[in-house]
Amino acid sequence: MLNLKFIQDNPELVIERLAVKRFDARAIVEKVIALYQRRNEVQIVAEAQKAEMNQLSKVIGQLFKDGKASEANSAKEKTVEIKDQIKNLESEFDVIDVELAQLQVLLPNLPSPLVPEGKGAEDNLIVTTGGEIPVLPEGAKPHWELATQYDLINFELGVKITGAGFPVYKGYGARIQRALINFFLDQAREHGYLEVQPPYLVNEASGFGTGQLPDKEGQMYHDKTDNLYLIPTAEVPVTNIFRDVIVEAKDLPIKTTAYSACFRREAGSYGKDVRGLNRLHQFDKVEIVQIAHPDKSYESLNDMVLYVQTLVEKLELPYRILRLCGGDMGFTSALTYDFEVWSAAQERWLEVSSVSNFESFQATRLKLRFREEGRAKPQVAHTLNGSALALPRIVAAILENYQTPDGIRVPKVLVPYLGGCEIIR
RNA sequence: GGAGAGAUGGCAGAGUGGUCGAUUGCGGCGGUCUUGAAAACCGUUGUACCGAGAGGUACCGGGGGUUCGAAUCCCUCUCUCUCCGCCA
Repeated sequence: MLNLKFIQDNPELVIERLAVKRFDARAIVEKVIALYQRRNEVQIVAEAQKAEMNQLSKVIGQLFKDGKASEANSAKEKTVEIKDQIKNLESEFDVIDVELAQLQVLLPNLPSPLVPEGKGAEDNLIVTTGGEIPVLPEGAKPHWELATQYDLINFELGVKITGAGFPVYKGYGARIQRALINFFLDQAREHGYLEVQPPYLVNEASGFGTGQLPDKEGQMYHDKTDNLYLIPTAEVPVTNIFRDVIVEAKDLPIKTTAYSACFRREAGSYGKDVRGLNRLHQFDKVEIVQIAHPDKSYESLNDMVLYVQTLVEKLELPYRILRLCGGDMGFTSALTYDFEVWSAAQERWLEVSSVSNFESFQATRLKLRFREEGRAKPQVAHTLNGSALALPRIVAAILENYQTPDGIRVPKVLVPYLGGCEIIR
């Protein structure tokens, strides 16, 4: 979330930048400034009253000690009025404070100056393309048909056990999941990321910290009995490792990776986009997270994009990297690069990774700070994360792009992870 | 699920109504000593907000109450730990 003081000091900048995200912030910003000012006035008066009250209490205490009970009692009478005033001021302060907090979470993060103008996906900027689009054999099939033909994934079984969007992977279908997870984790570790295994359910504070709550409430599965949320991405538990933490500047950037299953309700998305592996309620993903110094966070972003690029290249999948336009960006992001791979039989691009710099937006919510050498005051850090990578669409692209009349070829880098298997028949 | 204990500064752990933002130890930082290090000794060491500054305010798990005054007393919620039961 945006810092209140920052909003107060830069109202026009906030409004102007959020317009790029197609968000009209004027009304909220004006309200925030008015409330913030009023809260400040109330605070000044209330604290002066409290100071007087504290002073009086000390005097009364001393009078009692000195045995001057009657003087003490008359002094007590004076406190009644002050107490009453403090109470009123405090309740006004609290009301304003709650209102401010509610308004504050309505404002999305400011997009970086690099973000292109635009309404939706069609306005995203293609910054890189790579790999070669394969020429498929006669009668090439989409991945959901291949998955059935080779008995790799059973969608109907998932429907029976749970519901749509919960596929059952079988045989090499299951093994390729495990192979990809291990491959991605090994790669991340080699690139300096510390591997962690986080919980898959998180509490409310964690959901708030990374920005899922309160706004994206309906996108997460919620266990009401214990008030826990199934994670939509490992970003949530991993980033929340650093909630309420002050780190040393010399330790930055902190690089963490985790594999997790991800759970998304995907309320309201239906149609051809959800076919097969294209959109699931449960899927696997390896996530990378960085905590960075504000001066270096765009270096980190660059580093992460280059890293993810090596993954799709090693898998030899045709890909492109998009810089998302204002209208297509997420609520919490300042700059986002999406990775898409070409799904040759569907003849469409599939998003397999989203790499973002959140700058101080999450860190402000998380109270994640760092301290420079010496006695410097703690400053808010920057957070970044990215998929590296999400599995289902990678699997879809592999099945489709690597299909041959004799079976599905296995990408070279995965062969050792599949016990030497080079082709799935 | 049953019973009990507890939640205090980076950590450990005192404090049971007043000068307590909080004793002390460890750790961290700075210094003395040393060729260097260790040891010893000395000093220092929470966060946020308000204020031009002096300084002020708040925070001892969260919320509420009693009181002139609460880390300390009362109520309530949450969480953690231990034992028993069940179970992977």
